[in-house]
Amino acid sequence: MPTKFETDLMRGSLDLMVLSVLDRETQYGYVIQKKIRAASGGQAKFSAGTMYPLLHRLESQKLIRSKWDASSGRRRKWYSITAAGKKRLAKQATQWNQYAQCMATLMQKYFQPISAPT
Amino acid sequence: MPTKFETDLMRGSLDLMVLSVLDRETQYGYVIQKKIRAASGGQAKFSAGTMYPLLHRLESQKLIRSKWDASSGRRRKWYSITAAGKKRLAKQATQWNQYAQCMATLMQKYFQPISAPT
DNA sequence: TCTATTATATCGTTGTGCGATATATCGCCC
DNA sequence: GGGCGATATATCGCACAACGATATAATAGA
Repeated sequence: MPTKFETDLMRGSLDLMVLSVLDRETQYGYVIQKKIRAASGGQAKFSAGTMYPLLHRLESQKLIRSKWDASSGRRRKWYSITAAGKKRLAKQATQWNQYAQCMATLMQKYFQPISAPT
Repeated sequence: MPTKFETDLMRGSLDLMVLSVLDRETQYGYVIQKKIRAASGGQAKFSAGTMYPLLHRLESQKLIRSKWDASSGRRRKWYSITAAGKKRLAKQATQWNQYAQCMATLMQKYFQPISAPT
């Protein structure tokens, strides 16, 4: 049974996670949260009190935009990535890769090669 | 020319970086900082105002221990990892690997396989 | 002598993730 | 119809860590 990640492990990467999800599809908060959780096998759980302020923050930075819509049934706030968001995502993803390489060097004793996503 | 990592990218992994360095050798703050910086090709730069409080924190958690010593020339505060620190490192390293796998899944479009450290 | 580097420490600010709490809707079962 | 759990968004205050600024001091070299 997966335990939750150490509290601060993901700190600073949440933006990147959310942008990555929205780069694939327009989505709303609740599902974004579930997708990230699923991608981690249940370990990357963060609360609504983290998710919604984060979305508001990204929107105020014009990296994503939102639109209320109820045509799918329930009234939900749909977020999509902006051009600026895509640019930021590409930049942050590059940095993340370099950062991961740095971690692999430092933790070489414990490092397990990361398999390419399927 | 490498730019600095986005401010918060490393947040939550600094403990892990420091423990990894100390798992290899007893060292003092200034050198630990330089080693981490070197491992990242100059991108993981964090200030003394981050490093020293972090070391104090790890010590108060008994994950590392310190000893002032001047036999190498200058008076320096040497840190070494404790048994508890090694245990914590192993645990956090495992989590980091899983977390990196999660990031690779989410960012698959941008993911660059991480080569094993040399 | 002056300056840059080495070396450690602390302070106040800022940001952010979190738990708690609130509100409302929906589907389901009894 | 009533109760309940899941869905869905929002906000508040707390805690904590990373940062820049600042301080101190020893050493090396020009």
